[in-house]
Amino acid sequence: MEKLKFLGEYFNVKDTVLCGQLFRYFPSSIKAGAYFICSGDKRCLCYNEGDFAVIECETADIEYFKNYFDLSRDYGQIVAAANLQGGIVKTAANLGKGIRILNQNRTETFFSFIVSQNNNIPRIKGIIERLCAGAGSKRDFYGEDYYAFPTAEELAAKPLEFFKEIGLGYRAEYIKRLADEFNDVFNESEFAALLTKDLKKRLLSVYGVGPKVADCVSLFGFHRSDSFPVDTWIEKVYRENFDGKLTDRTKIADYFVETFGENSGYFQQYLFYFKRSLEKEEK
DNA sequence: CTCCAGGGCCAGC
DNA sequence: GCTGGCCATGGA
Repeated sequence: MEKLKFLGEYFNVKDTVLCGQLFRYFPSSIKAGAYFICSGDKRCLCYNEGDFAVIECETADIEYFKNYFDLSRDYGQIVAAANLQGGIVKTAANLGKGIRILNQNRTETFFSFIVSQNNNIPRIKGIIERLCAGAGSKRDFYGEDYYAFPTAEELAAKPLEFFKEIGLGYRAEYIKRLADEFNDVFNESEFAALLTKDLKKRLLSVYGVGPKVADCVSLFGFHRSDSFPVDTWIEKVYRENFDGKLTDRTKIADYFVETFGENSGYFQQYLFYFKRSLEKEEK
């Protein structure tokens, strides 16, 4: 087990885990405030301790998780830019300044955000857990079992019935078809070389992928920070805090990217997390 | 009972 | 190119 320590001012584990960008996280039953995180077939344990954020993982995965947590980026600069914006962007950024936009496994991100459409986070989490347990391979993390996110081949081997049984509903067809056609519609290294605009176009051509899912894959899988996913929460932010008259979500997304540029993805996540935590507190 | 969730597809304009 | 109806599921 390796322990990596980083300054925690711009690395809050809880906020990074709970802000809605990933679905395979598990609170540790032993260490309060600590989370196991799975990404692809890898796993780590992370928590804040004093002024630091700590990541525990296998030696072979150190570089993977350094990149996963986006550790080479200066989030102080991003938060400073958010402060200049003022208003709700400033407020949200100061609440969520410890959020890191993760560099997630791209295959997992692609499948996961198709699952996410017209769905809520607790249920998405459950579906993805059943997807991994039913189709992924069993792994070991320091004596504790977990399941890797299934490969496209493992998913393609499953019948449509399997996807319905784990609760996917009408999204079962989307997942099944993506699994079957995966190598024809998703070329990771080719996609990584595309401009964001062209990347989105390619993602949009996949059955079951619309503008919002394409933006999420582009942001969370390819770290395209000039992406601004617009879901029901962000639409609410736009209506209530930006006095917006647009109704088309694609146009709302374009508006924010024009306004925030390369900071769009970070600001979006601050706003999403802020709006959603507010709503939950009121209940 | 209805409404909602990190929406997208399809038919009909 | 835009709009409305429809799509499973489960929690509030």
